[in-house]
Amino acid sequence: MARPRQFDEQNAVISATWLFWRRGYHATSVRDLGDELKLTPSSLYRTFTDKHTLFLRALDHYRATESAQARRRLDTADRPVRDVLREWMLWLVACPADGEPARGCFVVNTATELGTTDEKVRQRTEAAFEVTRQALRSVLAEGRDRGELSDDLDPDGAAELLFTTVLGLRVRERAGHDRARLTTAIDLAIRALGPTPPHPA
Amino acid sequence: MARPRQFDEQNAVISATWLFWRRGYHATSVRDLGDELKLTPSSLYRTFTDKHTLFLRALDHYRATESAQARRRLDTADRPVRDVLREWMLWLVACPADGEPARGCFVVNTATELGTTDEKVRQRTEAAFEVTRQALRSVLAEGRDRGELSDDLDPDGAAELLFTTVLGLRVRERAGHDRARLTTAIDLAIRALGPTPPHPA
DNA sequence: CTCATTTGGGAGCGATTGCTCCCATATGGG
DNA sequence: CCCATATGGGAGCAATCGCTCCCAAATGAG
Repeated sequence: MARPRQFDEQNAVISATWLFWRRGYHATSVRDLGDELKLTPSSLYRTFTDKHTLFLRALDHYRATESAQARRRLDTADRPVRDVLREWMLWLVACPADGEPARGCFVVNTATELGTTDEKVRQRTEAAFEVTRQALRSVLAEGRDRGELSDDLDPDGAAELLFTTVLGLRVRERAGHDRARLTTAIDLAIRALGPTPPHPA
Repeated sequence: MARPRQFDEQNAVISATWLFWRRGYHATSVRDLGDELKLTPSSLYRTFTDKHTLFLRALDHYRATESAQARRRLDTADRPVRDVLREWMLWLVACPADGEPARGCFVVNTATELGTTDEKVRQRTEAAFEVTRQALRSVLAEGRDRGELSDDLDPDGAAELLFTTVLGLRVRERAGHDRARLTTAIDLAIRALGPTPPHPA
């Protein structure tokens, strides 16, 4: 019925996510996007309406893939919650493959750059934060129910501390901080959950 | 010998700091700066060379005032280190006066926006981070020497966790997170330093 | 085949970017 | 007083910004 597309929309969103993630919103021009996505302005605007709309698409794509990853890595089915949390945090901090530049967390970067200005962005970053916090809460609650964490532990409060620590870790990862130091912080954050309660006979 | 200036250079730097702090580097144009600082382009460029140079001046000004504040607030002369740390963190999170927009930490915002791109900026943000981390280390060491913290506590490691938490707190403050939640995180971070050791007779 | 329809390519729009230049204005030294 | 010197004001530069428009190319329906 009409001329077929020569590009894959999903791949374009992925490439856009990469660019916005690394450089941020304002430092990325539509010409940069056009070069990276191999799209002419006409195709770009017909498909994605706007630079801003494309950015929201990229942010949504990031959230979708990221939270899918997190769901898998925070699965507590067959491992102690301490190990699950520790390895998840280590993974967050180890994101960049060798040689690649540190990118931190797209949501965190976006929240600091646009969160105070752009309402639609703010809603998305806030929703993403809430998902992470909620995931932490349920992991901690599971740990308490299993007897791996003390009954005295307040899952909501502990989730608040872990969540704050995670945001700090992602800033530090983007800042290129030494991985050993970040690991130290992670281990102490886990230890802050308190000692493993004695097994009730 | 020549026509006197009609503006105060230091005030101009202060205003520039405010603008860059709130909006970031790329989202702030030299015309925005000119309006805010009450400077014509000619005066602005003759005095500050560059948008980029002015930004570095603003960043240095922020670091100077911020670290002076921190030195005072982290003074452990007449208060328990736990109280010092707690109130300092609460202050970091309470920065914005009523009605003012959340700004977070200029250094953190800058590190995420420009830290991976701009080498001069990276050096400054990294130096600022190192100052804070060092300050935390010495406060913790002081606490251990005084017997307020356990001898088992590793000041370097604990400083790593507290520093990470602080970065997370500043992101969350900019993101407009509820102050009660941040307070919860702070209290648990302090508690993670372990119990106060029994007083040796 | 023709033709309606949607694509890719690219020139180029008005606006804004960071920045420069020119000139009237304001001072103190001679 | 006059002039060297530095300022404030503002027009305007080239480059880039986000974006639009036009047209040839590529398809399926008739």
